[in-house]
Amino acid sequence: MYNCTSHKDCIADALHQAEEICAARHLRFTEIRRKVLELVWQNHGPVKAYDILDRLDGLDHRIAAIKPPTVYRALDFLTENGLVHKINSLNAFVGCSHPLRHKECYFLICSDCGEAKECCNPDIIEAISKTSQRNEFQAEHVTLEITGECSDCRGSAAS
Amino acid sequence: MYNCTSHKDCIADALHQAEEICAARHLRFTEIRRKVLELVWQNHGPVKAYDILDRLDGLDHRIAAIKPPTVYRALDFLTENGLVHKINSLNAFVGCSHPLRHKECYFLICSDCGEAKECCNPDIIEAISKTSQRNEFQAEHVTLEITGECSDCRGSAAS
DNA sequence: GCGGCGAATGTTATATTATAACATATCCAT
DNA sequence: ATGGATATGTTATAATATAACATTCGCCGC
Ligand SMILES: [Zn+2]
Ligand SMILES: [Zn+2]
Ligand SMILES: [Zn+2]
Ligand SMILES: [Zn+2]
Repeated sequence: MYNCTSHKDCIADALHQAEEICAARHLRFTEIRRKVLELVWQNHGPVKAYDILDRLDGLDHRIAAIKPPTVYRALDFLTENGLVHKINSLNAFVGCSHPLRHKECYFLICSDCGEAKECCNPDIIEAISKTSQRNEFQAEHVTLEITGECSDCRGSAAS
Repeated sequence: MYNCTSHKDCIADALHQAEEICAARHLRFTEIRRKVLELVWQNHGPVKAYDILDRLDGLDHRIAAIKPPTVYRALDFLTENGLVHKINSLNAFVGCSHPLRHKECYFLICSDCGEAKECCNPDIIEAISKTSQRNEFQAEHVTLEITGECSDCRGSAAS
């Protein structure tokens, strides 16, 4: 779904934006939070918390073995501040592709290549909003995850 | 969100429909599957697998202690056959309110009373379908879960 | 009825995901 | 430098889910 020519740039961009956002909001973008965000961005698909944990362990032996709470705290921080989203249907985390202008988004998740594309679509948001109103429901959070097969994968293999 | 005057009737309806559906499809609606479905329907909100497990244990001591795989197998069966839906954002399961005419639905989940209302809305389905096409994405499964506060709960407490 | 096959369940063990609770360290303002 | 708030370390465990293999059950043809 993504054809980034240089994924290092994707990561660098994400980290740079995170720095700016945290600075602007007077949040502390600590070393661990940075590393976790970097690892969430290791590809364009959702990443599991324990995979991040494993990588952190392997990454740097100056750092004592990282434990689950450390990773989950960093993920909580990143999620609360819109830098990362949790994909509930996969129990995994993906970097927000546009943290500055993120509103209600949804995900197209390819079950073949594992990538996730974050999309914003006014029609869907509108439809959800209307239906909430019709049901006199005060929506606070929307999880919309569409799994299937992306065009790249459908093209490359008979399915 | 629901004001069922007699929830026993809700449960009886659900079980009856399940019987018919399984009969029509030549599926075996076994005692365990029936009990699990009954427990999923213990209220109009999502129920946790391990709560079902606990209830089954307490329910009937003729039956040897039920183990997790038994419950998950029954939930898998019920889910595969559209009698139950999994709410991914809660790791919980809820009975399908219309298994015979279920299509793509979504859930309004009240974080206060814990009830979940299953809705079908052509506009949302249409919008999701269109956006999938625009992204050349072959959608296979949609998770749409809207959490918030229902009108009953919003009315009864200042929030 | 009996044998056999496939589906369902039992059983044991363990994998995976996530958090509670308390100790320690770090940051930063005064 | 001191104190309070925030972040991280540490230990333990809770909560969710599945793998793998054994046994039983239901059904069908004989
Ligand atoms: Zn990239
Ligand atoms: Zn986003
Ligand atoms: Zn009811
Ligand atoms: Zn409610």
